[in-house]
Amino acid sequence: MEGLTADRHLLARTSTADRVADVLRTHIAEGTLAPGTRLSEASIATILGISRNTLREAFRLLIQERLLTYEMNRGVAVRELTVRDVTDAYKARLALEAAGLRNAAAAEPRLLAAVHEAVAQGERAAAREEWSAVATADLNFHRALARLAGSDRIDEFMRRLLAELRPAFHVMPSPREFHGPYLRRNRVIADLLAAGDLPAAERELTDYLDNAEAQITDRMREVRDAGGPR
Amino acid sequence: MEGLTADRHLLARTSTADRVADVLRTHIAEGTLAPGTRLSEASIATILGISRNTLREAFRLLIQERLLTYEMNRGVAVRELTVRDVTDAYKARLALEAAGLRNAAAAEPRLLAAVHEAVAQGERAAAREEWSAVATADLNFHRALARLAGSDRIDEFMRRLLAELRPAFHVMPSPREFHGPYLRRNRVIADLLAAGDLPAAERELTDYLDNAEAQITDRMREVRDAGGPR
DNA sequence: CCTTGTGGGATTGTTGAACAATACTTCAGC
DNA sequence: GCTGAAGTATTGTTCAACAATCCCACAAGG
Repeated sequence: MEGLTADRHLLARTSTADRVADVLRTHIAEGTLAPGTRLSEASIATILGISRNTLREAFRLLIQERLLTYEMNRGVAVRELTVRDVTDAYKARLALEAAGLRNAAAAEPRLLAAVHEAVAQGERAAAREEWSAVATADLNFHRALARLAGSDRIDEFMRRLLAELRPAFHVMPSPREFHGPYLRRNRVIADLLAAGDLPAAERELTDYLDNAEAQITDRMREVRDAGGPR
Repeated sequence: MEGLTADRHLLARTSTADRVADVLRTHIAEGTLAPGTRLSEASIATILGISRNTLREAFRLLIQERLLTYEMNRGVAVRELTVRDVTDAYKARLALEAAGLRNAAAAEPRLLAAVHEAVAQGERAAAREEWSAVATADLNFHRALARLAGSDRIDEFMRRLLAELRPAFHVMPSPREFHGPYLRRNRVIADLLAAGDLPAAERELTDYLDNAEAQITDRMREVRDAGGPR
């Protein structure tokens, strides 16, 4: 009887606003809604067949997730990530993932298993040359790292960071070349973790994140400088 | 001309929903709205002289800040912190504040100065025996620590954590006895930071947070076990 | 040519009322 | 004491309206 408490959240039905937010979130993540696009309340409400008020509730959710920007009396727009945003978010990622590593000794075995499973998942996907699955596994790995910290709040924050960064990954031309090399580095970190050499794992992670950030921000500057003054 | 960019946020007028959220946030922080209180849309909207729709927008904000809980078709209520919540939030605090310390060498002087200023502020308030100001300075100190990480996202997360924990501080009987001893420990951490001994500062911080968390959760269990089965 | 008003049209901010869907309460019947 | 059914209160969502604000184009003036 007691075990049912944990399943309570499965019952929670969703409101229309939540589902609308889901729809918009998906479109933003997939790039269907390009960064910078302004979202008119009236037209979107009509298209989705909901009222303006409900749509505004959905907007509030996405604004707080930093997926949309909002200016008073000017409505919302799909967020455009700046180089500064990416740098900022990567600092936060390092804080959370390092916290996970540092708590690894005290972490539940279930959480440690998830870390190694994510690495294996990525390697299997790479073997099948499914690069989109490799990318997913990569994110799963890092989220699993943060989850080692054993804090729902950290996990939730990490989820938001990765969702926010998703458009940044999108600017990288080929997921194969971007995620491929990091697969091996994930393996290295996971092995150091298994061996109990946490300081080395943290150094490796720090270097990993620095490199990934540099690669993304370099690419963003390229795109900006090429596409900007046209 | 360029310097004006930074002042842009000062122009941002606030919507009614934002102001309503502020009002509710203040009442929750001060304990005027006790944890567990259910907030009826109709009555509160009438009292505040706003429409239900606007109030619902304000609710959404506070729900995402974890100050209110929400259940479909049952409305919102002031969040009741559990022991588990406090433990979880303190793990997150450690992650953020430790990240700040570890970035201290690279932090802007302005941010380092803010850390030391917060300690001094607390000591001055203690000398005047203004214990509520001591408590504020204590929170400022820890927020300043997290800010050393140099990430707006970390700062924002820290702000939310402290706002969420505020009712927990409230269960401590006297702010003098609770915050007083921590004042000295803040000084120790700040001195270690100034001396450049970051590992020692981090150890001291970890111990600090562990103790504070234990003190609060013990007190919460006391209150619960005394007031629960009555 | 550039800047500065000045309109009108479009969009957002907020309200009030309405109705459907869901939860809570009460009470009868066993 | 429990079960079920009816009624009531509350929330979920929509709609239409109006005020406030922004955006754009265009005229007036230097």
